[in-house]
Amino acid sequence: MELSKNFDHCSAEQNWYRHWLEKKYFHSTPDNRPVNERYTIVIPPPNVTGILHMGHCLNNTIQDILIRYARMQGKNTCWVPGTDHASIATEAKVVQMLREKGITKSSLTREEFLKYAWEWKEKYGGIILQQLKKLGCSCDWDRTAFTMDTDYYQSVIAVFIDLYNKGYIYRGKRMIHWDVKAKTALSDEEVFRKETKQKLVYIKYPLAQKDQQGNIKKINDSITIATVRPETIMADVAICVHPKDERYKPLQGKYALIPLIDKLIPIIADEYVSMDFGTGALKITPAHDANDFQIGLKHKLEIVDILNEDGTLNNEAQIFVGEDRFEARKKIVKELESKGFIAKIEEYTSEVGYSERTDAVVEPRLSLQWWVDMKKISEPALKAVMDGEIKFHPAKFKNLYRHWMENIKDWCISRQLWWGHRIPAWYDEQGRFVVARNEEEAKEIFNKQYPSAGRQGSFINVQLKQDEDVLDTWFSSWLWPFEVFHGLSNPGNADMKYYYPTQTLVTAPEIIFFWVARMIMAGYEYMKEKPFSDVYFTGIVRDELGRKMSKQLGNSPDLLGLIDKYGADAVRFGTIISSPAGNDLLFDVKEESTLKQGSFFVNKIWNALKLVRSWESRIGSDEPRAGSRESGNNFAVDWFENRLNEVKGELEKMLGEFRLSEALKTIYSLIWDDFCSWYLEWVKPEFEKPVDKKVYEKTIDFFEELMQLLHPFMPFVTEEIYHQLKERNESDDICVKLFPGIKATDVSKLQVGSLLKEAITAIRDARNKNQVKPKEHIKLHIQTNKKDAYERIKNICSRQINAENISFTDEAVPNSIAVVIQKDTFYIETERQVNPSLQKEQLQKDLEYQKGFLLSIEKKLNNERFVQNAKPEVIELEQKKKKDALAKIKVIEESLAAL
RNA sequence: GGAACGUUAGCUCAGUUGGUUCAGAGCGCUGCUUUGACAGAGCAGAGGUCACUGGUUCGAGCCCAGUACGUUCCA
Repeated sequence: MELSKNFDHCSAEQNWYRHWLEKKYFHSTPDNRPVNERYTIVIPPPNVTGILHMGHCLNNTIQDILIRYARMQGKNTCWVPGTDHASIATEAKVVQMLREKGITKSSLTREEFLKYAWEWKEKYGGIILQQLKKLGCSCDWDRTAFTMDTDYYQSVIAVFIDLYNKGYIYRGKRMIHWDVKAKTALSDEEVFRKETKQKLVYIKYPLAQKDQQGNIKKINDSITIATVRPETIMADVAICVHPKDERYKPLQGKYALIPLIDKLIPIIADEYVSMDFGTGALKITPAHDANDFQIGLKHKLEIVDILNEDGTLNNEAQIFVGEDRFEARKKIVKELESKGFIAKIEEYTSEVGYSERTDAVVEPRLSLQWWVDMKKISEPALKAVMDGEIKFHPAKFKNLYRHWMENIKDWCISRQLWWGHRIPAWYDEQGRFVVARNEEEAKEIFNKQYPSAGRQGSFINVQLKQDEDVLDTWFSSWLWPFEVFHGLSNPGNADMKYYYPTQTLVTAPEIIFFWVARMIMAGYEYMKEKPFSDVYFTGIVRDELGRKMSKQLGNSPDLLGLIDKYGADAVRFGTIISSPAGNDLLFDVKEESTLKQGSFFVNKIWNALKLVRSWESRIGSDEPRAGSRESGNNFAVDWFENRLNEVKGELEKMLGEFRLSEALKTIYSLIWDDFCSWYLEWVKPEFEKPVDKKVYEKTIDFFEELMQLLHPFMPFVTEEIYHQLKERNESDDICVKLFPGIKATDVSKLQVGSLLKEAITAIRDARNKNQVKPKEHIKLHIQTNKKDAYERIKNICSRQINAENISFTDEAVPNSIAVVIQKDTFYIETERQVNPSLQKEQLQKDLEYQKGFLLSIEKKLNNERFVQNAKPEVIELEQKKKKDALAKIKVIEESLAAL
């Protein structure tokens, strides 16, 4: 069949992916292969609302490379795909969808809302999994998991109950980050800080003091504080100064009056206050600032909360009730100003926390939340990473991990949402509660726990209400590595025994705490074993301006569009080639330069295929005629065979160390440079001449092996070419073809190959510099003591440099261009007159370089301390270098003399 | 304010136990080459005081200290 001019990625991608699925190549079942021949990855579950962006592309391409590589090594590979339910994001989507239908969430019951949510999930959720197929990901789709699958759900609840019963989960009023838009608590990690321009308002508080009778008397003086949150002054409970601050010493123990509401508050002293910020006097607002809350606890101050959950002011504020906090801020400044309480207003820039999800300014808020006491479960997880039981790649993330784990804070796990795992806590009217799997059980436990005098026996039907909140999504995804195999819901099942612990986790460093650390904790807590052996951290994908790609900025390219335009292979190439492990990846959206490089590469391979296939119809005799132009081909075949083996060894090492980008670069160069630019040129028959049978067959074999090496990186084009190279039997697909073993390399052949390449390049360069036209024939005379080596490569060389004759000589050839390679001299004889001064200049330059080189070596060797201290090998090497340099200098000088 | 990481060619990055004159790759750039795989190509070339300052060493891009700048994380 005639080959198309170019590789048609659209049809190849569709056909081969369908074929692989039909053959069930990606499906894994437990068998009797030993542990070291199994390779399992669980996907970092993308958000069920997610669509494919650059981060996913990078992350999943890496996983696919690892999985495909392991599969081709004959391992039983299992890549489990799935999604997480993403409470906040999904709920936001559903609320928005309902709003478009004119339905508000508050008009629905929880059950009604969840029905809509599930409908949405079934219809639109998990699009990303379909998109991963376009990328070529070889997941075991039969195992697709979801964090709200029935069993999974129950396991999450079971873990909550278990941790509660162990005393690891508690309920506590704590200062939390509150998202006033989503009306939910956020964890530290869901808050990001941005430099924000603000106004620092200096407010004068009138002073007062108690007289001996305890009556308050106003003093005709004031104390000035600086704040960026003037709307919270009504919640002030004290003013705090530094105990050593001379300015305020007389005021300690006196009182101040909150402007506008005339509330009396004490002036206290605490070292927390910095004297040089603002006025050195700090208003204390425990309900609305985390640090103030701590001071409030220390000084046993009251707590006045003036904000509603939506960020509007409540009755406690007394004034501006019902106004939004930022509206209130403006109005209050105006009023303070009009009443003369403002001393001055300054521009001020500081970091303000914003909600990762809604971008609302985060409000510090006191709230009753559920917490996990992390210190109780973190220890084995820290140890596992520090001891190397679990390896991080790159290892630098160990430091970060340790720092976090050693200073670990409790984890707020409740979220004020409906979509998710509902907290299994049940309350009575008095707010007493128990934790149980369901209402029945809750009642039973409740009756035991609170045997009340008013009731008799345990059958009294108390009215219990379940907690309205759901659990943080991470509280379900930390079970992912074992619960996708039903490790908790069906303990000890065959899959679990076979696949757990998994091998490699591939994820972004930004979720090292959210997810990686917690999975390790859950693994040890519940499976008594690590969840994975290696963690590969990818870089963060940035745009050409260095900004992190994010939905908010909208700076992630349309991946499906790119796959359509360049092909999945090119997208994978472009992504991997520019992403060394753990380093950020700058993806130039405008130029798409690495994608172009990828598609050019595909084109190059396709054209090599076209060349090789064009030889099929003109295969000649088994052996080349002795002395014919083609007889040198045996050397080309020998050389490439060794070169291939050499690179295979390098690749094995790189892939074992997760140096994927480097591995891809190596294959790229092996194919483009060694195979296409050198090997194919060396064995290429002359126009319409036959090709040796042996060379043809070997070439097909080489090509096939190259495609195998490349397949994990670029699965589609390699599968297509594998089938274009020759007829294949049913089920003979590259996707599942085992890598052939690595043979020993013959270094001497590689050395002769290098000599050949070096000679060709040098002579071409000389031709170029002396303006000898490519079509112009030359005669080459070689002065060497390595005739044998040159005999083997003579034929190839003459074709590559367009020489009509190559001969050996013992002396300089007059009127020729002299080129020195290693210790040999080439004399290029052309029909034209050579330019001796140009010649001289070239040789002189070469000579100077060599002399400089020699000098630096001699300097070392004449240095007594060097000779004393350096290792014998190093000295030996230096001596050899000296010998070589001397020989080369001699050769160059002879050539110069002959000019 | 604390911590981690980084700084090598115009751009993006390699440089793995300190030892070739070691300073590399890809892209980009500059010449030359257009009918037999490929101009999405071929051949060749130019480009860098390895952030700065000291130190250790016979020898430093690599090790140590400090400085500057940058990024990220935590307050």
